[in-house]
Amino acid sequence: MEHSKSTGNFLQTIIEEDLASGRVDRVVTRFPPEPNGYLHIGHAKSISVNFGLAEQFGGHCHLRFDDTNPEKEAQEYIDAIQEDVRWLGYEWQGDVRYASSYFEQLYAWAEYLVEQGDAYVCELDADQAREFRGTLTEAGRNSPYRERSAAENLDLLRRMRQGEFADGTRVLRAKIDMAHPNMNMRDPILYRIRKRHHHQTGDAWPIYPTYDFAHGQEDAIEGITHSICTLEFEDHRPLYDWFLDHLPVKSRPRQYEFGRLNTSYTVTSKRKLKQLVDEEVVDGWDDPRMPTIAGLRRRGVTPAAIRRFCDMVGTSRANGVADVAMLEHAIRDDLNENAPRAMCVLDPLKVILTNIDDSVNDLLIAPRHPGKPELGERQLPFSRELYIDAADFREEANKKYKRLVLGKRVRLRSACVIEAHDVVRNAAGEIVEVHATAIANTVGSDPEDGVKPKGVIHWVCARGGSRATVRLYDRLFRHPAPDRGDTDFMAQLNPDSLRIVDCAIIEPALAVASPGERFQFEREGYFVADSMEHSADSPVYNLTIGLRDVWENAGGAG
RNA sequence: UGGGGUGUCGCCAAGUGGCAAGGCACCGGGUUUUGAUCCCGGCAUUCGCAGGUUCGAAUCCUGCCACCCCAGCCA
Repeated sequence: MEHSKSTGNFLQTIIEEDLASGRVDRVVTRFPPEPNGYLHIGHAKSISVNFGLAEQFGGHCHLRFDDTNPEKEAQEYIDAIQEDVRWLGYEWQGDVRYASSYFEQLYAWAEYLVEQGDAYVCELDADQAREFRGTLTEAGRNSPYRERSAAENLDLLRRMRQGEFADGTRVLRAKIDMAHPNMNMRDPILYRIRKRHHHQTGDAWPIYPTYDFAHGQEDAIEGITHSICTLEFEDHRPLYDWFLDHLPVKSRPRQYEFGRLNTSYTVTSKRKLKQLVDEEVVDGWDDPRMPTIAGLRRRGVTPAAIRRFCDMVGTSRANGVADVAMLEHAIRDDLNENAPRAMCVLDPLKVILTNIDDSVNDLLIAPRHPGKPELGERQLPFSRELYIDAADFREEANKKYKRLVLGKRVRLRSACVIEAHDVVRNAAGEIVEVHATAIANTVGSDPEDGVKPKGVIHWVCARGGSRATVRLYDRLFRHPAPDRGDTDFMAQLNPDSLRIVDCAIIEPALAVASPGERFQFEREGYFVADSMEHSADSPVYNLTIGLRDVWENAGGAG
């Protein structure tokens, strides 16, 4: 956004050079998810890279579902992925595309390869094929079916397509080199027989192309100029190029790889995410603790924060782990600037202002955002009884404690200064009420006697406030790398990742908010009205992220 | 042990032969009716290691080390 030219990443450099040399005259990228799961923060990076590069160079980005394996895919994911990409703020060029809409062309190319003598039908079963493939250090052996005639191969391929053969009994393979040091070049599989219903093509096909045989050609069909994927596909590039070299494609895309985005304290593997959902560790794919786009959205994270995070992390060819603190910073930064302020008392302690008459019902005015007067104001009911947070009162404390102390003063945010003079206890000896006096003429100014309050605390009027449920979320894992090698991620779960407060007290502005509205609860953090469960009758807020707190981080609680 | 990658501050990351950007985190100090925000300052004599080339190297050469990916009819 700012001065992005001076410190460009390697992809920007490549594109600039391609444009300058005339290798391409425009930029077309694509985001090609397989619709077999929900998008997560790692995908956001890929989305940001692909759509971002297109945007930056005045090009286009396609959204293409790489739906070559009906076994794991579903319409549900197609819908969710589109919603997530749009929510992130990106717009793809043209219609949504599907690999499956190119099946006919792909098949024609398969016949072409067979006719050229570059592909053959192999009848080795999966186990035999593995055995013939060799190992990382030993060459493989040629399949006994490798030297069939083009005519025989063509006949067999057509019969595969007709559905004459059972699943797994035959595959179409490219004839490349069974001794190639790159395993991907040892006569890779182009088509496999899989008699499954496909969410887009129905029962039209008994055979489906593999990723390798499909991806580059899809890119060529769409005129993709820069096909950007993650590092683990690097070994596939020679094969990607091999197909483009051997097929009469009309354009020549190139593949580039970058390092995946990993984030500390989180897992992003589909299998692990699914396990969290299946074992009901979380409430679903959109649980606010999930690193899915849907989860982040429900958590109250903004699209701008996610994009900012992706920009902050950058794009390189190194595989690293970004500190989740960077994401948190991006979230706070955006919300600090844009979220209206409001007050909510999470752990209510009643305060009675003994010098205020019970008949008083004032309405104080406070800005919705101290730095943005254009956001307007809100009204704060004020009367004899109110609530403050239990942690904001102590009978005695050292001078570092900047809240209400018996016999001392504190300012009520956006209201007057009060001085505590008494406490009321229950039978168990616990403080259930604080009695205080409001200092006259202190709304908007300091006490006339010159005794300034020690600090500022938030509060809500007992009469004007209402009760709410607030869910306090924390990171799902306590280990910085729950994913790592031998670590059992399920054993690293944070037992306190969710704490539900069901008797919080909120000011009126929070009761009337709409689902999805975000606020800063002053002195606490950023919260969002839950998109599913919040209503004026029964308000429900989710913690997005707490405010930075140097006092608490320094062990200030003591 | 085959092939492909990557190693620059605790984390991310610029840098492409001329004398180590930036962000996050962290540590000081200031402002503040949010212990927030904001502001100011600090934070790699050194670029995985060892040699070499050069007036000069994180950048070039050689060797070594560490880590990641690949043996799905997944993507």
